[in-house]
Amino acid sequence: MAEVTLTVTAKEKAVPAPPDKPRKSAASDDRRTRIATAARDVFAEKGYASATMREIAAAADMHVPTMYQYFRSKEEILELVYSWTINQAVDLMQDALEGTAPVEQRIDQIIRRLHDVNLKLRRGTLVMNRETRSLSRTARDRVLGHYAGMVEKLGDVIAEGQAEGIFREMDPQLAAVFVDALADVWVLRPFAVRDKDSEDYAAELVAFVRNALMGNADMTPETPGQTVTNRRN
Amino acid sequence: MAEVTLTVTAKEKAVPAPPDKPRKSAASDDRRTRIATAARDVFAEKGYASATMREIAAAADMHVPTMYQYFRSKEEILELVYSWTINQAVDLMQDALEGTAPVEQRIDQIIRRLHDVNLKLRRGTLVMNRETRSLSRTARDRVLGHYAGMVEKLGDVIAEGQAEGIFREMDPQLAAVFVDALADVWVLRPFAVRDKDSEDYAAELVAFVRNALMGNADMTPETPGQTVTNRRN
Amino acid sequence: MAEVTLTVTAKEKAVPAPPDKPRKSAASDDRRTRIATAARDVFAEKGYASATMREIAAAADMHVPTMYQYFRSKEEILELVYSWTINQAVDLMQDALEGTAPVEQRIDQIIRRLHDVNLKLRRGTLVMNRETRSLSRTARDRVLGHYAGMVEKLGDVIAEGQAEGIFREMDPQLAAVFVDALADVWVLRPFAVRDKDSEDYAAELVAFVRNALMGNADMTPETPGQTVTNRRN
Amino acid sequence: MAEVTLTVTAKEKAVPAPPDKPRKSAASDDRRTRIATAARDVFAEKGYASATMREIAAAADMHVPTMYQYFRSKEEILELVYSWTINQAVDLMQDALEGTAPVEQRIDQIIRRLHDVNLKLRRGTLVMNRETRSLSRTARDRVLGHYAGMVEKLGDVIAEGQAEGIFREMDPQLAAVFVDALADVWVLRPFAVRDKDSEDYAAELVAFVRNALMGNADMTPETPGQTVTNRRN
DNA sequence: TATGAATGAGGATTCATTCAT
DNA sequence: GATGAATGAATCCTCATTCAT
Repeated sequence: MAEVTLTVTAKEKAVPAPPDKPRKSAASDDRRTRIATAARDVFAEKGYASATMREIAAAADMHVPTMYQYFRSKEEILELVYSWTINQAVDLMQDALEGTAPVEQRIDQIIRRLHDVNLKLRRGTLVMNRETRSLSRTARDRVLGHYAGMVEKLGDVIAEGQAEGIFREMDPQLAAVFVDALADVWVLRPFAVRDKDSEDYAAELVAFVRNALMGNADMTPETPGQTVTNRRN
Repeated sequence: MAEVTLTVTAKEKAVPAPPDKPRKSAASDDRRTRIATAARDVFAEKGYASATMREIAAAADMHVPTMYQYFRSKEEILELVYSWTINQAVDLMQDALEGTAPVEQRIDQIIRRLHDVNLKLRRGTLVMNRETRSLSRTARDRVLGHYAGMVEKLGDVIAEGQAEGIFREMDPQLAAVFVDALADVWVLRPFAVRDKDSEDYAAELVAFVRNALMGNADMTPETPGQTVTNRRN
Repeated sequence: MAEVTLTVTAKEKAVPAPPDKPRKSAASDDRRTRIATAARDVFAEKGYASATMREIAAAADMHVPTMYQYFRSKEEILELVYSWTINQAVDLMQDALEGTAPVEQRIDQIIRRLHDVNLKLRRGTLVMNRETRSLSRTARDRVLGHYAGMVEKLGDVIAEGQAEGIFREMDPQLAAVFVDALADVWVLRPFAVRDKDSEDYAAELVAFVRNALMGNADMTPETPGQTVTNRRN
Repeated sequence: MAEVTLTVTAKEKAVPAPPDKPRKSAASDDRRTRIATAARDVFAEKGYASATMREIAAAADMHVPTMYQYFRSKEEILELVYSWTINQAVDLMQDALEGTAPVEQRIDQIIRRLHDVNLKLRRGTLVMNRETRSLSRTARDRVLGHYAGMVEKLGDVIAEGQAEGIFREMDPQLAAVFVDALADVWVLRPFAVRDKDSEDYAAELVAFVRNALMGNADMTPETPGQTVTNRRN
């Protein structure tokens, strides 16, 4: 597992220029990365709508008009932040998702990795969870599709576990979304975990999910007075 | 359980005037409620910062200056939406949290109730999850404390279950936050549940949590190098 | 002198209704007086343009719509404040201006009275000095004419003194304006007299004016090197 | 004396940028000067509170948002007008105040200079006399202190004259304020001097003050009951 | 390419004034 | 007559975006 927890150290990937604004130079990608980073931070701090171009420019140590050479609008920057964050997340998740270890181990690794990614991309995760509405319909579809794909892969792993009889029956894709949501708790409800150690948190998270997936609880519908028969799903 | 699921039908509570802007008339509370509803909807749709007073006024079928007779600023409306939503949620959760049924049943009721509340307060929940940053520090503390109290009560129920040996050991308050976060998935990740029936979702949610809490999965830490053998049938 | 200093004790005169809005009752004049007083205070505090009708109403312990029964607009209130203040000032100055004592004594009495009036009508004087611009052209002419008449009478007294050879030659009307301006210093430059006793101030004022009017200073044009000849005017 | 009256012809000093909004270019100071001039004129015409940013911008031949690159608020413009006007006044008064000529001559020069300055800074003087209330407490203290310093110097000259036995005894600082107030009559009571020639006015002013300061009028207090006999020939 | 300035639209908020009860 | 509410215009200020140097 060690290699799992540790691999989240890759250098931040550069942000490639969009196809219609052809990449001029390596420095260009560099600039885009600087802007994306700065924007992500400012968005996380003040929200997309309240962030001003001047603030972003200041955070990126650039001039506003200069920024406009790398994108066409503020919204495009938000898209940039989304796609860049998602790409990083997907990349970082990749080997954990595609491992060949037994499903039980893989699930643990995936969960831990999800947490690690959230640690690393904290502000990106924050922005992505909050600003979906600020994206245009088309950008939203385009950009979130990529993310959904990742969650889907997680669902596939769960389905695999179910096929092997390790996990109980339930909609595996919903289970995947649940897992993802739980991993985000660290970022989205910071007040609830403020006094927690990240490692402990990861362990609790893993245990919670593992039990939820394996299952063995008596699920008799609990209408009062009703006879409880041992229905297992 | 039936009576639990059904009770979430009380009329929306009126929004009382703040103490310093004394309630002038019964119509006054009415107006405040109209504003809170309208604002909640607009905030859910476009986000707090992007929502304009004109839009809120239009949604409330009022004139903008008229609205200013009922609060002092846009931010105060947001606070209103928060406190109003939270109060409703807490009220609706109350009997489920304070029931005397066996813990196992109570947990199920609570979860279903959480889902019901989220169905009913969908847009309020959305806004509350996204706009925490838009609240002033003091308003945030004041308003979220109330909510935290509710989650804490859930944690107490879980702790009770642990004491009874029904639930496995884990930080009960963290577990409560997890449960809350899972219930919010319906609202916060609508794309992931779009084609799901609300009832089915509730059932899946209950099962997921119940298993997670009861637990009996083999949690042998898979320390690197350790041979993983203990795979459950 | 005693009777001079003491007579400024008349009850505040009621403000009569304008001819076109016929006086309904004695209570009506009472209301107008209350409004004028309140408005004068608020105007003195925040300036005419920044004062709001609500503030004035609050100061008058009235409701805004009620106020509109006694005048037609905010500007009309300002006119009210002007005419009311001026009327009071003129009334209070009257006997001092029309006395039959020797000019030298009368001037002293007038100056002291000017100061007394300013003490009594402090806020009115303030407003009148600052808000001339806020009055409509016609109101300004109408209202300030009355005041100019008072200053003119003072000029006449000075002229009388000049005719008697007591005062030196100079434009007596300008002298009157000078005297008036000096009396206002107490109100208009409060920072400059803050640590002064009102009585001392009056004495300094009287001495200053008396010397200025009597005159005996060598007024030889003081071009350097020019021989100074004793020209007396 | 000639050189005194004539020197008030220096080009208007540029308005330097405040230290926290660093001066960007030479054009920048130019802009600030344009704004200060325009604002001073509009304020003189309609009063600070009634003047709108649009009007100021129009008078400065600028766009409103452009103006906001040079200051942060309307109030800051008012401060600008104050400090700029005061600085100009102080500069223009300086040599007259610090001359080495005999006190008697210097006083005349100072008075004439005060009048010249008021001619030149007419609108600034107007605004400064009327809008003290519109300044924030701190700005008021900061800005008016400078002005008070100037008046104080005038008081020192008067005190010097008293020490030399040329001027009669009185509070020299109060005398200075009186002189300042008299010089402002030209600006503050224009209706009273409308048909006067500026030169004649200056002459009258000088004579008035000189006599007031030199004095030798019999100041026997005319306590009631005392027989007034000592009438000057 | 760096940088100050321009532009025009729009946002929150506040008023004087008038209704309606 | 007292009182809360309505109205619509205006105000200050800020922005994203684009010029021009």
